[in-house]
Amino acid sequence: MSEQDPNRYDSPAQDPVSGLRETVTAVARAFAGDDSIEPSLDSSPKPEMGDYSSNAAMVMSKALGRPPREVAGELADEIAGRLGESVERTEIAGPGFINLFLADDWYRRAVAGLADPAGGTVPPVEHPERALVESVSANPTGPLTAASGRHAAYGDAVTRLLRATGHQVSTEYYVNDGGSQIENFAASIAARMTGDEPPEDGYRGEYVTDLAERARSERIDPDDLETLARSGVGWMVDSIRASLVGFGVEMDGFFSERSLYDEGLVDRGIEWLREAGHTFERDGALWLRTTDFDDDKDRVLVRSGGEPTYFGADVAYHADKVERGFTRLIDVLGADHHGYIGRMDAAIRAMERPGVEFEVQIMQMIHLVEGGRRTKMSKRAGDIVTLDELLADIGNDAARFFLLQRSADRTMDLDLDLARSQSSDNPVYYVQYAHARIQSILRKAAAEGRGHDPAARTEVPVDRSEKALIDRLLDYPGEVHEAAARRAPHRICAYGTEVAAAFHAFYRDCQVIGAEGEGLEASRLTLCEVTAQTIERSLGLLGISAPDRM
RNA sequence: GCCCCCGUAGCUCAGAUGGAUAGAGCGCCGGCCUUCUAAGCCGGAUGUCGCAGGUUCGAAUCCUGCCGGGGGCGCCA
Repeated sequence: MSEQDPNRYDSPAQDPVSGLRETVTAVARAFAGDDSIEPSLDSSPKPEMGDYSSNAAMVMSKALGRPPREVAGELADEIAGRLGESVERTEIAGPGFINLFLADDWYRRAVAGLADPAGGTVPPVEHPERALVESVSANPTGPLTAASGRHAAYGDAVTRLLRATGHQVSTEYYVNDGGSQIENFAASIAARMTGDEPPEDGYRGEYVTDLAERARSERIDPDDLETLARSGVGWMVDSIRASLVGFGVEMDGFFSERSLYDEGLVDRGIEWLREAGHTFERDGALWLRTTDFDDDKDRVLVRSGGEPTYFGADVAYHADKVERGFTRLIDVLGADHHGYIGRMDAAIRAMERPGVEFEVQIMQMIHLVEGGRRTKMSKRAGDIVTLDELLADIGNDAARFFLLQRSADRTMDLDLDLARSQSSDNPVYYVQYAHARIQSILRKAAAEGRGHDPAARTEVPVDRSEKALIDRLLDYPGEVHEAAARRAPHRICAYGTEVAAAFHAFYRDCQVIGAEGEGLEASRLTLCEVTAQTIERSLGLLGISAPDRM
């Protein structure tokens, strides 16, 4: 791997796109005499616009008082000079974009770099955080619904993204096993045991009858609501945990609301706030002055009867998260909880623990559509599609992809007919198919004993489709960082689709096995390998498998 | 009334931190399998980016107002 051997590539010290970006930025800053400017460097939208483009001239032309195209010309010369043989030529286009046309050699080297063990990996963020992602946290009074599935898939994918970018992340499910809903839940089970109708606002799903059956077989007294509540919640949590495991979502912990009381954590959490001087008493209740921290009105922590509110307990829970050393608390909540953000944010700030960041990711609603009609989803009425049913219906991979492909902050229609179809209609198979196709090529190559040294050189020009594919692969680290920073796994769905599309086009245009030209077959086999690797990693971030055969 | 999300192709949606001729999938029309997987590829049609102003070299993107859809405003959880 040395420069003495002209038939081999050295592994680049760093990601080649970063190298380009640094050069462009350095040249632009020196030219403008301003270290604060951030010129862009993106792969060009169209081949005739070059391989990479920068707006460097446009962002400084105003300050320089010169026309952008004129500035661009001078910048382009300087950049081309610095990049040497990597750049073939430059062009000034449109309002003043600098378009870089890179040399084939740059592309071949980039592929060799991707094949390097350290190639194509995501560099860690500069300041890693200890984060706790709390998600799902659905009430343990019924099975997880398809909507919970969206939360689960999202929380899990965000966790994977954060870990991929170097953060230290734990995941947790908050179990609301206290409060009036649990009494209601127990009463509903009791009613089914004795053959009565559940209370007016009780739980009526069929699973309640099953729970009653089980309670009966365990000889629980229908009048013993306390035991019924504990047992019922326990069974539900077991079933919820099983559903999540089945979906490939691993929770590091299930945190019981009740345990907060049992271990005196509620008092302790509230004590923090009292000490900080942000509480007051009124009408016999203890309040948190959340209006000091931008909330609409003050909130009750402890009811006049002495019992903490849900909010009070949740404050204690979050105090405990801080206590455990997490510096970034990420709560994934449903849209119906958005009104809750203000007070929780206020509470965190009232704790006065510097360095602790709190954020809420709101998930909008999901509607299941079948035969062009929306299905109803009500947990109390038992008129729901459960996560288990959804998974049995469309499979884990399709469920993950469909639940994640839309931005979290918008309501979503999930077309069951489409998700169910094992055909080209289904976008998840489009991506997986690309991976399977590549594996098939690699299998064939291996069977024919065709070795391929990633460092082998070829002088054959890089095909246009090859170039487009390599461009997409080089985007990977940036895409992952972007998706992680913005808590936007749906971007990875889109990215995976782009890589697959670029591969399919490459497959059409470029013969791999038996490609004519010294070193070309080896080079393309390497490209296939790194493409498969990128697809597998991308799907992995979403919790989706990358099958070798389809 | 106040707060949050959304309004982009027939449908479902990408395009946040301003950039070149606004994209993808589905659906529709027409092509491509004696070469590595046709779950693929290629071509075609469809848009006042909700409306109206503003900011500027440049706005789907930022600001203001309005219209429309969804959600939320408990000593419930």
